[in-house]
Amino acid sequence: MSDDLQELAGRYRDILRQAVYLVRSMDAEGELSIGQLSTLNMIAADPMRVSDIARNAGIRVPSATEQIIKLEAAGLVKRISDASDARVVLVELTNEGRAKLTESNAFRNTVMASALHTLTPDERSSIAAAIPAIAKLNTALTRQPAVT
Amino acid sequence: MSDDLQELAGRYRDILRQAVYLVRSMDAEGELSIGQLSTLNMIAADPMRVSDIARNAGIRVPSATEQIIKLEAAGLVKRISDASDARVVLVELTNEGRAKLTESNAFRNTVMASALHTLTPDERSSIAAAIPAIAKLNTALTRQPAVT
DNA sequence: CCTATGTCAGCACGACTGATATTC
DNA sequence: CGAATATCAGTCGTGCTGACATAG
Repeated sequence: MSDDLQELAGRYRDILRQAVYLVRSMDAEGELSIGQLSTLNMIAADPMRVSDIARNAGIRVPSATEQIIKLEAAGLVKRISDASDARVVLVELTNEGRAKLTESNAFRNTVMASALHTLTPDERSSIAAAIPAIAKLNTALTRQPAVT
Repeated sequence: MSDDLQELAGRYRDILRQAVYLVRSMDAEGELSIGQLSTLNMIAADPMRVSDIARNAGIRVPSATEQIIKLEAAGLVKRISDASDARVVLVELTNEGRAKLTESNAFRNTVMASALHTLTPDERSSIAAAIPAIAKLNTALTRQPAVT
């Protein structure tokens, strides 16, 4: 692997590490955590199985179950059974969950938008242009077998 | 315009959320965690105060103390006192810590580089071009007072 | 009988707040 | 004395593995 790639890898890892910490700092009092919001976003269109939620979120099934139980206790989701397979549990948004999801997304987007506002148009363009590549990179990394 | 910003904010948040999860998946058996590696990277050049490490990492002082104690127990850092202010504790790398840091950075850079290798040159360029803007954005977000 | 799905129990890690020296 | 620095104690959130019940 070329030195250029290693060098780019290092610089990218740097900003990624920073970003991880600030995502945490966006977890505010009384708001949904990033993980909860992510789960709600996933089931916004259609109800989803617990195992699919877990795989999609990159976590194990028991961890997903735990999150879902909490969201259910908060009245944001409902667990329903799948008519065609009694083992399966489907998770769907309640009306309250949908409202909270909309509000929470709007809140976080506003925080992010105001930060983006401090950049120059060129800087914003460069981020917009990189998003597809970063998404592809994320996929490549996710598929990589977790180290030995 | 404002709608554009919100829209970009949403798309950027999407990939950021994904990235958060995959950073976790890069935490491998027997390797340094992302937080530990981050701390070691910070003090690579010069010893640093506990409070500076905390601020730099975006965590509270007691959390930093805890990490440092673990790193010291692992023989990777040493706590020394500041001659000019007896309240201050400076943290510096041991030889073992420096070796581990080098190895761990190389390992993670290689994983990242091999993922970057799956992208097209144009895609890699777009990421490289966005890094400074993302770094600036990170700073802007970090400075933002944590929500009301 | 074996596999798939989800849940429960118990644990680890890493952040937090609040309280407490010690030093400036 | 009040402020700054670091640590300790206790708690919480969120991930994990292993064991289990139920259904296919």
